[in-house]
Amino acid sequence: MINNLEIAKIFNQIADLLELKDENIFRVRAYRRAAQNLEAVTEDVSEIAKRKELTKIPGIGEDLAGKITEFIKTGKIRFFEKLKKHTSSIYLELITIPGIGPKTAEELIYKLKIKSLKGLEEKARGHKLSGIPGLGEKTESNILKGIELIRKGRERVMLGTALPLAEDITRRLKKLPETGEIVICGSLRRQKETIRDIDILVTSSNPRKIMNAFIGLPFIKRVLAHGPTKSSALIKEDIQVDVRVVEPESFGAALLYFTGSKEHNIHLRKIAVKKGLKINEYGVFNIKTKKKVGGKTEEEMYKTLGLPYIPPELREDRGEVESFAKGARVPRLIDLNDIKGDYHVHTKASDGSNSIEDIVKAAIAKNYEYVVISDHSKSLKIAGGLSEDELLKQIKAIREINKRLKNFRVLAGSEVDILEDGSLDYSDEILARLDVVTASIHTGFKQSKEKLTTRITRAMQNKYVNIIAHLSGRLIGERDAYPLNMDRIFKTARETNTTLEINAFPNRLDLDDTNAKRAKESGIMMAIGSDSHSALQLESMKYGVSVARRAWLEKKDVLNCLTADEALKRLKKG
DNA sequence: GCCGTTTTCGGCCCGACTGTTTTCAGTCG
Repeated sequence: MINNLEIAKIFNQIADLLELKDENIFRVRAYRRAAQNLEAVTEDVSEIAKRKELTKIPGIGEDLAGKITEFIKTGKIRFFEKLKKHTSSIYLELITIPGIGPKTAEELIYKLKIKSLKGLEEKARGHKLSGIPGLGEKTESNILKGIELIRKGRERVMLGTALPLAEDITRRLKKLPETGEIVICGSLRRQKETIRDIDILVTSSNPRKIMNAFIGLPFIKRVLAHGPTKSSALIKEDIQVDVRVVEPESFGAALLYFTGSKEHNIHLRKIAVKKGLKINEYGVFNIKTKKKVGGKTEEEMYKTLGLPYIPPELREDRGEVESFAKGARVPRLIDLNDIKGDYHVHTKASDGSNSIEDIVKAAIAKNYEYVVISDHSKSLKIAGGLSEDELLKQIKAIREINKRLKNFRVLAGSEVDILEDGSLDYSDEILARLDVVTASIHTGFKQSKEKLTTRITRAMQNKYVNIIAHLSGRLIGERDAYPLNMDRIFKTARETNTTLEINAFPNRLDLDDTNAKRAKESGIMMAIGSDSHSALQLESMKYGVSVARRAWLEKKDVLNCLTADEALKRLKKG
């Protein structure tokens, strides 16, 4: 996986360098497209190279396949090294500044002899840039702001962080009498695990009013662009928000355009061109007659292209367009309303903050039929893991609570630690008394890929282990996934009828979408667990459902869509 | 540099906003 991203980065930089040389723009784009496709590939390219199937990756032809092979063999691409040699080293850095592209960077380097970000900053502060034709005072101040932004690091924000902010903005704009429809678009609508900016689409016949209201919102920190139908601003959390207004007749076209992904849209536009049509954010048009043939709804947009409606979560140009064009069935993605229970909840018995009763109340309010209580096991002392006695007491308490409940059931579970040798933190005798056994790793992440993989597969082979929680151990923005041989994991999960968890805690989302999709394709069942440590956190279920939808999961793939009895039956081993 | 039930050569998605400009190139998404 490291290979894929590394090579993608180099291809992007080659594109940047070629652009500077005024190389054929389509050659430049070919490198960018190849980079994007590489990022989307889940298998390590060196494995694909071994099978001589690199050219099967979209956008990779003979030439780029050769460069990838070269990198795998030597750790370098000579063409890239040579290009770099002939370019000022500051160039690649300069064009990362928002507002500076290849042309401006070239001017700065050749006319102003800029050699470092610091040097650029000093010259901009001293108003030494405005002498250059095409550069004025405004550009100077934009460059300074851009440098500041880069120093801060334009990180991606977690879905769980961005969504509430976006919802707040739409709530406020919705109050305007001029607002018709208002929808959160972009990667948020596609439910990506992290997002870079918030995109909001509004329909209105009075776009200026909307634009003015938007940039006047109290938490707007800086306006980046303010036109009659499109504005961008930084909110105080340093997230960029783009708002776009169109007429109601263009709603579907704009929704499609603004939801992306960009790659999905480009693919659709190419199909349109082949059919003598043109797509933009206002509609679908016949190229010859210039007549509008669609655009009011997204369904209509797809229909004019001969495609079924594709849910936003699938719009990543990872094969969905081709497959639905050929008539493949569009999956009926699971929905939050399909969820009948939560598979991963902690109580104050370990490191949670609520009682079982509190959790039950909150779960009932969410229309659930059951919840699995899964506190930590004894060796995880830092999280208040339960001793055998405490666990047995908890099981007894749960049986008592169930006697008092109607139409709701508490299942006795545990999040049992998988110890460093792959054995479990409780004996089989104890595990046998639980309704659902979830096993997971909390220590010893630094083991080798081989050891970690064996450790997990060994746990799967225990006949009482039903679910493996947060398989990869990654924490978004904090800790990378530990190395695992996924093929072996999936194979063992399938053979032992072990379910894999989609952990819905906002900074975990683990399995992630690509692994969950692979798990489905391997015939593995998944269970979504909120990993709640309080009753309020049951809300995180929605983020788990987002992952599931992006993974193309349907009701039949997800344990939470079954009743408790059905699920317990399905979980049984051997 | 890639790619092909229109092609192995000749195409390659589309438009808004900015800044500095006298009509548009550069940048962005």
